[in-house]
Amino acid sequence: MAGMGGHQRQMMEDAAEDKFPEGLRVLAVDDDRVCLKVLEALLPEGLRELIGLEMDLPVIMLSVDCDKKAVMKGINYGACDYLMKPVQTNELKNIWQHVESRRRSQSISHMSRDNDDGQRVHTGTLAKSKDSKSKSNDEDGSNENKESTHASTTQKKMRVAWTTELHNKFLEAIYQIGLEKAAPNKILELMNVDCLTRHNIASHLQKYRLYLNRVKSNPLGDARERQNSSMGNQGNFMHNHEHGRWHVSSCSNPSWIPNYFGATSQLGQLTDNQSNLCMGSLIHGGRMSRYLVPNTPDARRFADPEDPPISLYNGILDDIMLDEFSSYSSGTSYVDSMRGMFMETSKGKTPSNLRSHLTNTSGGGGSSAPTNEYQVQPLESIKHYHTHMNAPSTQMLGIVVPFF
DNA sequence: TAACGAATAT
DNA sequence: TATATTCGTT
Repeated sequence: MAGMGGHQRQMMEDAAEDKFPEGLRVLAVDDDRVCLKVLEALLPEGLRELIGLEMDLPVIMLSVDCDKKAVMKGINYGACDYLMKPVQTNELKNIWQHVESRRRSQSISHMSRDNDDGQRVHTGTLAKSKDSKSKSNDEDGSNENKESTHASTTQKKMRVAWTTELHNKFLEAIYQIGLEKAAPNKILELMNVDCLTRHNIASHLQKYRLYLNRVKSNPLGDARERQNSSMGNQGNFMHNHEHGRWHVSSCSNPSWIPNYFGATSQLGQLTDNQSNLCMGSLIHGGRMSRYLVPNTPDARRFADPEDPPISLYNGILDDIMLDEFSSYSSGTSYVDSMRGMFMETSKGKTPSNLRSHLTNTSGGGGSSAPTNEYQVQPLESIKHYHTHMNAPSTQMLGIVVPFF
């Protein structure tokens, strides 16, 4: 860089500007086909070569609805921009920025040698600005070095999902150490699970102790309330039986026991062993939520009728996760499989308490469960696609257009 | 200095 | 609500 003459550098920059990067594409979503036509006409000609529906694209929504709520909803569902109709040509001039920022963030996350390839999701400008707000001190980029090696712009902190498996390990560790002496570091050591930190465990331990205290002060508890409550899942921490088996206070069915998330699990699973972790990511409220989940052959699990799907995920299929599902808007493999499982469980294979939980959720006020099947339908010669996005208004039409 | 754990933030 | 982060204490 330093050795490069100013003139030379200028030429290179010019060249780079002239030649727009290849392969940039934008997916625009609109609920009005006519508008899509107009939009399409506005876009440069000769670039109508169509590609398949790729969810791994920046999504721009268009609507006449300029209500702030509608805009926020669109953004929350994963759109990176929301244009008011009628769309001005000069507004279109700026949409390349979404592609570019996305591309940049992707290259950054490739640099960070994280093992979660294929779990990318759009980072809306909204989420970004919100983040910069919260990290106001870093704004000047003073800590850039430190952050950039570890997924700065797009990657958010990862949350550990305390699945039944993990929790059981946690309990086993405590049981070995003894409740009194159990401290995060020791537990961590005994659990022997990669990616878990002392802080993760400290946090969980705190919660667990709070739970124990609650149980202590209310020894009888109210199992029914715990199981059915829409607040729901509080208070179902498993108990440690005298003989080293883990049991649960409110157990009605011999083969299914509720865990502390209010879901269910199989007794057989309690003896489990492996806990390699892998990461998953789900969209919630327009933001990426990232979770660590046990890395076990899950697809097989929910495909097999003899082996109900819940056991692996019961820590995940609670309120929050259901919300995640309902705001699904990406097609990454992990999300796909999770959604697949969700569909599967919705069909009634679900143990009763989770099923009632599901119906409760869909009937409830704020969040809605997915209702229709996901479908991708090509329309006419111009490839329009129906994409179920559980979206603000109704079905959305989309066009995928290579962007110049 | 590191771990803990309660309080607080996200 | 669940989990992360902060912060005073040990």
